[in-house]
Amino acid sequence: MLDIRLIRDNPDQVKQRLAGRSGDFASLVDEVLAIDTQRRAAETERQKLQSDRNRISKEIGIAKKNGQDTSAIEAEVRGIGSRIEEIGREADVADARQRDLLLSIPNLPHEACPVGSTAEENPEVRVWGVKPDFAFQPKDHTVLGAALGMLDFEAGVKITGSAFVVYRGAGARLERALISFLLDLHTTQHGYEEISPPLLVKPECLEGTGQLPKFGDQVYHSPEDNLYLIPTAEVPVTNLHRDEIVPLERLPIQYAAYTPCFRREAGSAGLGTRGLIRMHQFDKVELVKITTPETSMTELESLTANAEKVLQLLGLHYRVIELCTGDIGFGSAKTYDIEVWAPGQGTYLEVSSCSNFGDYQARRMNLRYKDENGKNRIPHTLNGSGTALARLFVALVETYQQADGSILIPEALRGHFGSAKIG
RNA sequence: GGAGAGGUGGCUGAGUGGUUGAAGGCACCUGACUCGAAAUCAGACGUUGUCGAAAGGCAACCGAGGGUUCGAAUCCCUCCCUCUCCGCCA
Repeated sequence: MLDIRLIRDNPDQVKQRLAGRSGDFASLVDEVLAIDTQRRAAETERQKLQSDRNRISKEIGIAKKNGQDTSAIEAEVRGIGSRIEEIGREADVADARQRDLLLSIPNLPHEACPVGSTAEENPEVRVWGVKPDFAFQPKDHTVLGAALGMLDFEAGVKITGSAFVVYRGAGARLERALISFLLDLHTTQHGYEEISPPLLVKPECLEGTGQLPKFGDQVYHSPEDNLYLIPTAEVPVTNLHRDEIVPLERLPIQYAAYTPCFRREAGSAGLGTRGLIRMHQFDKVELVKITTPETSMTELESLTANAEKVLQLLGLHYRVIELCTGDIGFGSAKTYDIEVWAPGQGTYLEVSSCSNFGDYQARRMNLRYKDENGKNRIPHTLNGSGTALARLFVALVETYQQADGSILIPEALRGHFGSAKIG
């Protein structure tokens, strides 16, 4: 959430930077300003009355000790009490309303974020490798997966529903190999601590990272326990430090976590995504960083490089694009997407989205750190997929398919997979 | 799920309805002593909000939320969590 002081002091600048996003937030900013004025007036009055009451109550205590009659003065304080209750209710309502409004205003795009309105205006930052040549017509992963007994979409539908899949045999093994390959890479080469978090979280966690209150319809919810299935490991992992004051020496914090991710994808059903591209449940290794404000932008570069390393080691052609102001996520200040080439699809697939959230999430989850002067400050949070597994699976089998229908396992993965070939 | 005990500041640990944001201890910080360190002594040492140009003032916070009262860490109610024992279970 944005700092109310920033909005109060520079409302026009805030509006101008929000204007780059899709959607109109100027009126929300005005509403917050109005409620803030109202809230502070009520708060000031309440505090003054409370101060009066405290003072007089103390006098009563002293008078009673001296055996004096205090009934008149008590009646007076009773009057103050009811006014405190009245004005206090007003202040509390305004406070809650202000928080609601702040929670529904997205983050300001960073100055470095390219201006644009749609995904078409996302600039390409760099390209790695080239599209592989095939002496034959490359097949789609669903065809390959069925032929080699790796993917069973019918079984997924049977036991759960559409957009769920069963990996089996070499497919299940390949998925498992990829998970350990990614975790080993990030923990031993890139300095991340491995985390295996709960997959169910409290609503406060989703509010902290920004999924609630605005995107509640995208998350699976268990009402009996008021717990949510995580849409990404970002949620439990970033919230590890919710409500904490982290000592400066601990920064930067770097976590890598493998988890399944659960997404309702409400509103996108039947969008014509085939195979593994868009599922309600998919595996992902997520990278999370908590850094000082001064270093977050360079940390975003290294986090993105860590995710790219995965594709480089697997020999998969990819490109990196930068999201423009109209396309970045709700809480993000700056985002790179990494898109891997999938020959069977004939398109690039987003396998990673690396974002710097600035202090937006940290302020929501009341996460702070002590700076060198002992002052509490708000750190920056970052995260990126390193990488999403289902689409990586797609790119891998489609890129390494052979004329005879078999799939070559890239050198770097063979140790984890246990053989050089499927089929 | 049942029974009991308990949730107080970075940690530990007192707390009687009344000048308690909260004793004491530890840790950390500053200063004195010292060539330096240790020990010792002195001081400082929570968070958020609000008013203020600032200095600083004020308010709230003792697991969470309600209630009683002129006044609640302290009394009452509801909920959450932790620990011990029992039950169940991978």
